[in-house]
Amino acid sequence: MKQMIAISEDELNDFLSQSVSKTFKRNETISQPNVVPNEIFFIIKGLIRVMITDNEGNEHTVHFALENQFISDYSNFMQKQPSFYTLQALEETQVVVLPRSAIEWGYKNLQEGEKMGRLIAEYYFIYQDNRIKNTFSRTPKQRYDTITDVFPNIHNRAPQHMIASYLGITPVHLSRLKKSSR
Amino acid sequence: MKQMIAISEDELNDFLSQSVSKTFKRNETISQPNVVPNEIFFIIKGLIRVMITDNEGNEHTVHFALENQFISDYSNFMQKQPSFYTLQALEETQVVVLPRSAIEWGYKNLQEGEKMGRLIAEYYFIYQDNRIKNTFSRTPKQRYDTITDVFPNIHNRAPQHMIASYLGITPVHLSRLKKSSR
DNA sequence: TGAAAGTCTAAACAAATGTTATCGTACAGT
DNA sequence: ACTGTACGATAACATTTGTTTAGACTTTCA
Repeated sequence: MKQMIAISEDELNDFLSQSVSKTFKRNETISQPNVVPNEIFFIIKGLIRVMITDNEGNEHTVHFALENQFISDYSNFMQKQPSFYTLQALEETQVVVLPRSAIEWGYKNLQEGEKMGRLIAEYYFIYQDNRIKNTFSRTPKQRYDTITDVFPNIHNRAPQHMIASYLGITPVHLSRLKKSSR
Repeated sequence: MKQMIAISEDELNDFLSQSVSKTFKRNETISQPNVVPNEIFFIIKGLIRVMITDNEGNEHTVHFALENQFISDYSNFMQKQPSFYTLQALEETQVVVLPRSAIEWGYKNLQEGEKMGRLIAEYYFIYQDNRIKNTFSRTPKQRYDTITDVFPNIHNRAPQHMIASYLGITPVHLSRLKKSSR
């Protein structure tokens, strides 16, 4: 937060006193679909994946979130609509839980609260924009080759079938791509 | 703006006095790649497409923007980086041009300027999030069938090959999909 | 108003990607 | 340490999607 906005120690303490720390076990579900998300998480340590389950029951990995990142179904958090996403810890993961009440308190009461909200939304917009640029102007192979730019060390932390899902291809096909580039 | 934030007539006038109206002809280029975008456009009338040209020279349509919408390479506008995108008017299009100076003036001087910035960023984030949800959990056919939810009447306003490009498929394949659903 | 350019469909073929099944290995939980 | 489960590679085959080309039709604009 100090990197984003000018904030006094008092403000920071008031804000953080409304949050709570929480630890999830490996493979534990953090947030369920069909429920209005009322929290934003900040990852202290660990790895979270965001996925969507389609009508046929297939899981699609939409995002990985690493240390020092905010994560939530931000879209439906803002819209106060039931989530489509599942958030799942891929490792033992420690987070700071920011409830909606704290966020809204921040917008109102922090000197630069609205600015922080704007910067966070802008940050995620840029991420999403890059995602779309990549998806539509590059091949799966090219996307695979640069995934560590966005998620360093992901190959050692997430199973390959989830990476394939993130890239929008099947695990079998990813295995082929890897082979052909050797 | 009045729909987003509380703003007085004086504030609104001060803000809008820093903008200018402009009209582009059909097929005219509005914004070039490799240039830092320093404007946000608000569409009064017309239709704009946003596209990216890849290394092989292929054009990929990433977005259509309709009346009453803001449009720009918002990502690179914020980052003050040279754009990857081309903005092109598909019809004779009238816009309000908001230069960077006006936007930044708004953040600083409008009572709820930062809030407006947050809401705009959030709005686009939600749009992008839906785009990603759609892309990764639905087939091209399913995406085609619902494109008018996002871009009403687009079939009468944009050529089919641009719609195909937006969907991430070739025009030939789109033609096939249409045939098979008859 | 006529030529040129753009647009959509269609067919045949090619390439990319998905599906299913099998196997060996690694790993997690008891 | 044992055992069931998850994981990744691979092969054979199926399906989807892309490529190229051609033709008919429409739109643009000089």
